[in-house]
Amino acid sequence: MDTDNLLVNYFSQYISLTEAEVAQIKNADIIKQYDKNHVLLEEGQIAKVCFLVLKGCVKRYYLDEGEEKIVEFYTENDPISPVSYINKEPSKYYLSCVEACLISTGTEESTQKFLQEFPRFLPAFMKIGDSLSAKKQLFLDDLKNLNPEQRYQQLMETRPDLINRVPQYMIASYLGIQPESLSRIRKRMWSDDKKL
Amino acid sequence: MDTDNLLVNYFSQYISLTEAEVAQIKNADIIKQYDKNHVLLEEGQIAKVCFLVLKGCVKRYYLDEGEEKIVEFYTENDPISPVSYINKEPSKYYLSCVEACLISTGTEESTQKFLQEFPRFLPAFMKIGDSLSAKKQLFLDDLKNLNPEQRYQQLMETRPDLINRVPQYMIASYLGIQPESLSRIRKRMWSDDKKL
DNA sequence: TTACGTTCTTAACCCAGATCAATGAAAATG
DNA sequence: CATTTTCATTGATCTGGGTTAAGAACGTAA
Repeated sequence: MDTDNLLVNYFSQYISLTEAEVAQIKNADIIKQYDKNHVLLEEGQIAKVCFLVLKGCVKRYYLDEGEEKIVEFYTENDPISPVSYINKEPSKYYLSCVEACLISTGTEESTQKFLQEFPRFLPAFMKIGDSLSAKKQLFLDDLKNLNPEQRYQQLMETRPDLINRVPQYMIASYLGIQPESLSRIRKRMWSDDKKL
Repeated sequence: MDTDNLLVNYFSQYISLTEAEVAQIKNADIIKQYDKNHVLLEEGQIAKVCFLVLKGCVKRYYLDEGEEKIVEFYTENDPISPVSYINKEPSKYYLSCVEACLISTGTEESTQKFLQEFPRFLPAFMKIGDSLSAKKQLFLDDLKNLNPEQRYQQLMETRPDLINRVPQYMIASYLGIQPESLSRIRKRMWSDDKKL
């Protein structure tokens, strides 16, 4: 498969590139394409780079007796700055692609260099985790007071996109419940809607 | 009671102090005493100071339909840096004393002034917040996968002190369950222990 | 001592979610 | 296109926690 062309095609959606720029992107080695199910980071590894999801969806999870417990989803323009990368310590989590992804990998220096060459991508890079993490904190703080149905409702309100692009059993894992339960919750909510 | 030594003890955990520094800290007069149930910060208020618990126990909570939902407990040598204080925005939480407390309060100016006088304390200040939030993150990440009994067991392992100094119904609130349920859980665990 | 407030326990009932098993539907694969 | 794998649904059964209500244990003040 010609990944170079995919990359160029991706950029062409947003920006018209000169021949020189195309060559530059091909050489930059900052944006990479990964297949579905590609593992970006394994438990125990020390992350050597941080990530920015340009297209696709990445899940963060850990294994509990062989079972995958999903902790977070990252989609378009979400930065991923693993604790392992920040602290240079073995990761407690896996990172893997839920879909085929275009991901910018880098260190602080390489990212800065890239933005100097392509300032048009600055807005995407600017979306830093600040406001995001504050919101997430509140979500986590009262997560323990919500039952599974309420958690699902909250997810539908805050990230409706996820429900249509991620397999249901992964949503269930993210909510901390069994797939069968989520199926029943959806059925219940659907029939409750009809009554009103 | 010699309250001055408490603050000196706190710093001694992270850094060794000279005689001059000890004297200066004792003169600073930034330790206050609060009665049990004293409210340090109310929902809607903008926190004007941050706190350091030298002695006693403080709870952070919010009200959900009049019900107190405890989010965190702070005890000896725990720093409290409210989001409200950092962002200068109305607080989403209350802070109040579970016991009579000795608390050191600080502002940006006083902290900055302190750090100007003792620049070598800066690394210690930064380290404190870091390690704390990293540990809490892991706890929150898989909270949703633990049932109430497992949460209580985890609390007994990680903060056994809390169980002996905080009323049980507050522990229940912190775990996100009803007091009656916690009572049953304890009974169940006790009789399970006996069987072994 | 009694009376009172607070905290903890116990009982009875109900229901949402877990678990196990079977089936259906959809998607990947050759 | 057919076959295999993956994913979603449904049913039956069981259990732990919610809810309501009542009482017990404890400390404290009058």
